[in-house]
Amino acid sequence: MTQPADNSGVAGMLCFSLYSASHAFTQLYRPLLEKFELTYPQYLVMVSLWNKDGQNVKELGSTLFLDSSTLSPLLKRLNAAGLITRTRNPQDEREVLLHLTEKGRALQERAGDVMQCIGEAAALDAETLETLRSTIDALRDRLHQSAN
Amino acid sequence: MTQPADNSGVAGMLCFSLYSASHAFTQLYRPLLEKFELTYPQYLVMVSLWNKDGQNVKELGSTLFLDSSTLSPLLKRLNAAGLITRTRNPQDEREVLLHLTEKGRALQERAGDVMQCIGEAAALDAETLETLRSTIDALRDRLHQSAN
DNA sequence: TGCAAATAGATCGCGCACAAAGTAATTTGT
DNA sequence: ACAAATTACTTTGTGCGCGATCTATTTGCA
Repeated sequence: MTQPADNSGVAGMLCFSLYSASHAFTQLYRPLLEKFELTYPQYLVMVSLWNKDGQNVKELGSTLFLDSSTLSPLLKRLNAAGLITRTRNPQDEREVLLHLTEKGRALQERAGDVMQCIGEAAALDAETLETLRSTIDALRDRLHQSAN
Repeated sequence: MTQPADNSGVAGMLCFSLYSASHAFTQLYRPLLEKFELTYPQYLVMVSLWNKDGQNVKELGSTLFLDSSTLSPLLKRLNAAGLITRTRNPQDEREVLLHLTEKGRALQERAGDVMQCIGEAAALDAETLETLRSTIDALRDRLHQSAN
């Protein structure tokens, strides 16, 4: 009974689970991010830049699985909020390089509390969470592959 | 090392995994649903109504974790497409009852292929998928609880 | 060298997603 | 009985998310 004879039913349930769980995370983050005046996608961009400053839009998009039509306006808003700068790469004027401002870097310290709250709400041991994460990532990559 | 001392880092990674995996599902569904002229959220609504016809908006929203301000325009579009009807409940004129039309019911047959494709793309045995689903659902409900 | 193809972003249009505020019907409290 | 509170849904405004299309820059290759 462990044969992958017909996954269609289970996969149908799973896609709904992911859909609603992802929204649940967004809804949990929203009030926490409110005092920083960040939306959840904006926060994910900041996390990515805290991890690696100076990325261009394409690079950022490939890690977040978002394309430039989503990121361009979002990045403009982060720029307007004074958290990042957007400058063309002199070596290749097609690229827009994204750099944290002082204010953007400073936000990282204050955002530690947010992570803390999420960790508590998840209320699972690190090992279970990590297993869950890697299973989901593997599934995501397989779906991404199928979609070409 | 299995103590939940500090989940914040892992939980941070996990929320991103869910975020991107959910999008990956959407992107996989999109081309499959195109020939039915349905978006992914519209499809989820149809699945819910195939499961239980005659729900009202609130009931539908609680199963999909969406509120009426998202559903109202979506349901109007499904109505305009001739897939559902929207009628006030005579017993309580506040409620809008959602019923499948003949065309809406007929769509269910043709949608079997979609589930099939998703099941194949997931490419995991049913048991693993089911475990994954139930873990995510439990997490989602805990997050939902935390958000009050 | 010259010019087509490829690449990086930006813009536009449409459909979610959700907070806030509005409308109408029903229930509750006195 | 009837005003206040509650409930179900709609409307409005803002910000994603993405396909399609556009502009500007760089690369390839004949």
